[in-house]
Amino acid sequence: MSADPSSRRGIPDATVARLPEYLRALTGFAERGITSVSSEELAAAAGVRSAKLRKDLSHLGSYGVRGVGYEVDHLAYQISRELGLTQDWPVAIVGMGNLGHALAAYSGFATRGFRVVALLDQDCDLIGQEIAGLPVRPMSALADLVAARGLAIGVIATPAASAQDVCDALVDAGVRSILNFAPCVLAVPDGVDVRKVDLSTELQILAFHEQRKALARGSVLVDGSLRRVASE
Amino acid sequence: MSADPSSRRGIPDATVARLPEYLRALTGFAERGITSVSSEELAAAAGVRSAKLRKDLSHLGSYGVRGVGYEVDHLAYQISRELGLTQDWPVAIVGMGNLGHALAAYSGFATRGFRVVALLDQDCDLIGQEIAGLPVRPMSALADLVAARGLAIGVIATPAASAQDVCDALVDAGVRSILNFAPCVLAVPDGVDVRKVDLSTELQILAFHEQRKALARGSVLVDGSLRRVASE
DNA sequence: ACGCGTTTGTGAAGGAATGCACAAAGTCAC
DNA sequence: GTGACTTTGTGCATTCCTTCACAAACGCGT
Ligand SMILES: NC(=O)c1ccc[n+]([C@@H]2O[C@H](COP(=O)([O-])OP(=O)(O)OC[C@H]3O[C@@H](n4cnc5c(N)ncnc54)[C@H](O)[C@@H]3O)[C@@H](O)[C@H]2O)c1
Ligand SMILES: NC(=O)c1ccc[n+]([C@@H]2O[C@H](COP(=O)([O-])OP(=O)(O)OC[C@H]3O[C@@H](n4cnc5c(N)ncnc54)[C@H](O)[C@@H]3O)[C@@H](O)[C@H]2O)c1
Repeated sequence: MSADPSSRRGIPDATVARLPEYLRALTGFAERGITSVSSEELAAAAGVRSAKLRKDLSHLGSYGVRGVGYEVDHLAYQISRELGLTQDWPVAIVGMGNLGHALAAYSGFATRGFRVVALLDQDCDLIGQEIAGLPVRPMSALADLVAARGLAIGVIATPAASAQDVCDALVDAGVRSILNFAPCVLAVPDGVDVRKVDLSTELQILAFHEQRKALARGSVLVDGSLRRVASE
Repeated sequence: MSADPSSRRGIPDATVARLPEYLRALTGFAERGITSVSSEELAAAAGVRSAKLRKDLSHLGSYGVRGVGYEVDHLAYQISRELGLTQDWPVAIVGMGNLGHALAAYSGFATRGFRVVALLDQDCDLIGQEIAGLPVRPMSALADLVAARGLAIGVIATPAASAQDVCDALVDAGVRSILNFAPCVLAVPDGVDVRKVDLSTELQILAFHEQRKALARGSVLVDGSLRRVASE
């Protein structure tokens, strides 16, 4: 009953999260004309250990050749297929402020299986303007986009205060995958996936380790600030 | 010899990654004038289970009161201190293209313990221009920024092709924490932390789950594209 | 045909993170 | 003070992820 590969059900989340990086590394090899790689080489390019890479790939099937390695094109195709990138996914960006502008102008979407089909905003002054070749449309266009264009993924680039409203509108329209740039948690019904990209969180994690390193190096914390301690 | 709290060494990475979210939730409560929260309430606001929250917090010490909960301000302070946010961290942004512009204009830095002290680019046409009140400076300014301004964190917003060069320059200048927006893996010496924010990766993970959901719903994969199967 | 060197795929071990359930510790009303 | 009630902090079981290490599988040279 189940399709092609074997009897693989459920690829671990941790593995799925790394597949895009493997795909990117493979694309890099392909561009340099390399047609075959070992798990060791590919792992190095993707920044992981080879054992981890091999176990990850084993979840999608057995696409390597023992004693030789992996054929670059074939493996790239298999990963693409697993990730659902053999088709284009229609994406809408909501919130055409600073970040929305940058996202709209970003060429990295198209090259990786995504197509921005609409830019949305609430602001009357923005609606109708063209950004990166697309007109800004009102939120009321959402339902139609889902029905007519197969819109599947929504990107939220509005302030945090509006993010939940925008999210609700997307879900109501039938969007089931959301990428959220606003620094807040979104409540969604079952069956809807949300992923968050959060700049401040990343910086704060860096700050934690930076402080750690400074303290290990011998600095001291005075009044909440690091002070370099005289040494050597 | 070790300072205040108890004998806590080594907070789990997974916990550190969630502390910023807890901090944000606490800030939200504080803004609404709420002075005390239970682990249940705080967990809901942060999007986790209360047991996980309590275990996370237990790693920083015992700052709750049984039968009552946590004092919002006090807990926020403790988390801030742990993350190293009681001091400001000087940040430089390298690469003043679309994304760099948006980042420079972003107010979310300052409100969370970070201060953008410099904008850098290689492009002669950009150098000298003012963006969001700061002049764009050449890469040669790096060494001085580290020495004179205590620059600790570098943000890379250049194309992937230049990212490793920029990274090397940052490391040479003494920067030990890097946030990378370019879609590539960076090689750094021991003692340097890199975190990556990658839009495409996130979208691809969403695509994976989206495809999964579509297949579960009864669609079929024809030639790499999803086809809705006639039903009810 | 056959053995040698190489590299995959995977069981098994180890470690990290999560979820459960409850004793301990506190508040508050009276 | 005392007892009822609430909520924390944590030991334990479980699940998830990573790492190790090696037998099985393959290509190639002879
Ligand atoms: N700018 C950055 O570099 C950056 C970085 C990280 C995170 N963020 C986050 O991304 C989000 C957007 O940032 P920004 O700097 O572009 O903000 P911005 O204020 O420049 O733009 C927000 C846009 O959203 C629109 N909007 C507001 N409410 C809306 C609604 N209900 N429906 C539709 N559109 C609505 C506004 O009209 C505006 O055009 C914020 O949550 C911010 O915290 C931004
Ligand atoms: N724009 C987006 O929304 C977006 C989203 C996700 C990821 N990214 C990634 O972020 C990066 C920047 O994107 P962008 O759209 O702003 O690109 P961009 O081309 O608009 O800007 C790149 C800037 O980097 C500068 N630069 C190039 N080489 C440099 C060097 N060696 N030293 C210093 N500066 C240098 C260029 O002068 C230019 O100003 C890219 O890697 C892109 O893939 C962008």
